[in-house]
Amino acid sequence: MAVPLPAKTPEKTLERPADLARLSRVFHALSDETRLKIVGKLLTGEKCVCELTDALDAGQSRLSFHLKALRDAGLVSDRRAGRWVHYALRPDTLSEITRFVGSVREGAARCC
Amino acid sequence: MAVPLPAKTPEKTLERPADLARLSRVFHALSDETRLKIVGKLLTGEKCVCELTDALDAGQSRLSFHLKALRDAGLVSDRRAGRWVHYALRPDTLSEITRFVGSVREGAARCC
DNA sequence: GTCATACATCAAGATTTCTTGATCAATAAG
DNA sequence: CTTATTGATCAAGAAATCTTGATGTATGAC
Repeated sequence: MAVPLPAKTPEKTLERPADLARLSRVFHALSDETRLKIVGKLLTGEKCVCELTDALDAGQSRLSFHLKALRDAGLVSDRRAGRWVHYALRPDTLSEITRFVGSVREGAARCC
Repeated sequence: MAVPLPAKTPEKTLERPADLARLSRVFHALSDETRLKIVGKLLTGEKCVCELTDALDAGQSRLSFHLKALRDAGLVSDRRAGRWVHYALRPDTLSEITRFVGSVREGAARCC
């Protein structure tokens, strides 16, 4: 996490090592079908791990592994409540990604 | 390629196997730093492979490998001109991604 | 025709990622 | 305190990805 997503031009962003690392981590988090399914489930609100294991019919350690990828990418937040840990989407990070891809698209539309 | 990106709600999209496969392929294409650098170079217009090998200081077969990933994901187009093959960003696909992530963000903002 | 250039593809190995089952830590109920 | 539950972490193997160098193909110059 740490590195905030870029408000700069995408040309500059795609040259800075820290931004490249952050972007590739975020896109990698979204590059797996299990993790995309998790995102889909979280669209109806926060869920604990056990709800996700039921909904996705996946083992607990597998879910934990994928939730860590999403969390490390800043795509989800986790909140402990008693024995449960609730995961939720982070709209701020999703906004950043939308803005970034949108600005790449604008650049592409301008030049191509 | 083939499967067009979803105009449906993200909840439904993230349940359909074909859409999941397509989305994970697109995000995987963007999950590698070399490929992100390629995208950055293409922001100033189409480039042939040899221009990219110079700009990125990467071997030719390596570039070809990564360009294939971008092409298979529908993110770039290729155009043969004599001995050269020119690659360019595809604004249409970038628009689809922007819309998809944006709709996930809206869903997240509504529920979280 | 021969030769050089641009690029794709293949094969082998290195690296990374994913899955599974086991173990560990924390919480809470009895 | 003992026990059950939730979930993180670890270790080992399986699978996918990436890199490199070699080979193949198409185009154009001569």
